Amino acid sequence: MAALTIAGLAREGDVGVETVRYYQRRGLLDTPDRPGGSGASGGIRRYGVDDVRRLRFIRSAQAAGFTLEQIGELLALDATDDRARARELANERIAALDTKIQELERVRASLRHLARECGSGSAGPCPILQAFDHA
Amino acid sequence: MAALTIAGLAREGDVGVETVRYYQRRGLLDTPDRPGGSGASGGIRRYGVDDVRRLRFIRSAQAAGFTLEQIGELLALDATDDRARARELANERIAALDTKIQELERVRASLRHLARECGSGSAGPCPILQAFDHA
DNA sequence: ATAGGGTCCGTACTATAGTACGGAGTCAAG
DNA sequence: CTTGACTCCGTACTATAGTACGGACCCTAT
Repeated sequence: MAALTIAGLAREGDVGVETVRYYQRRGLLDTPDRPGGSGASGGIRRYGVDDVRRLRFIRSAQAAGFTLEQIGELLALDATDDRARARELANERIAALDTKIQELERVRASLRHLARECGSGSAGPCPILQAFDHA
Repeated sequence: MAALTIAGLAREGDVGVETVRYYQRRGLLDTPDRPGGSGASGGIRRYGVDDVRRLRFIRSAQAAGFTLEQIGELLALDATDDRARARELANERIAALDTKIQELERVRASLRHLARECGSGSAGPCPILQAFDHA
């Protein structure tokens, strides 16, 4: 299997190297030991499929609207069997998503209306300020 | 008509006084003159329906995913007749909203799946890390 | 006429999520 | 056995959107 460097891991997760390091600092990704066994400052850290999975999870959860703090909790939860808390977090987020999706749809409808109003038709300013008035 | 104080305006827009002041600093809301005609530091600024409309517009546009900078552009545009630019901004945002809504729906489906998996059924940890794997 | 609540203003601080930098160390290829 | 790309690490800086603070001022009700 892979044994990626940090740049490889970053590539797999479609983030920058500095972002990986940031997630490590936040405790969201772990920081594997540097090889070199005994001495002071060893070689280069290597990452595997688990790290890629974790990183991709972080990105997806972020897209779902979880904050990095909540994602930390989710990751911690994954190691335990606190199903109740996991469900709770999921359901909270689902409710928030329901609301958010509806809001975005309303707003999209308003923008479509605005774009039509501002269409190649008549002259003068389009009623931008009124765009959301009945939304 | 109203003639609100800053606190009244803030209430109408469902934001804090400090947020109104912040929008003024950013140039999104204007700062009416203090009455008191001639002298140094006059009385208290008053706000009307136009200010309320503007403030509500800002909040709605924010919900639509516009940044305050873009909202500034929209407000400036409202005074001009650059329909093309207005439509352009609206269409950009509609496209972004299409994408975003789809993403949120995908992610919501994954969370629903997760919540079901973590349901009162079996024991042990729920597969949180795999929640978004096929999403 | 005075007490207290709201306003005005500048400045500073916060949260969230990164992004950049510089110097030292490491490693593979020529 | 050196060059050049990449890693490691701490620290500092950025962007976005607020939020808080403190002193001076204003206004209204008692």
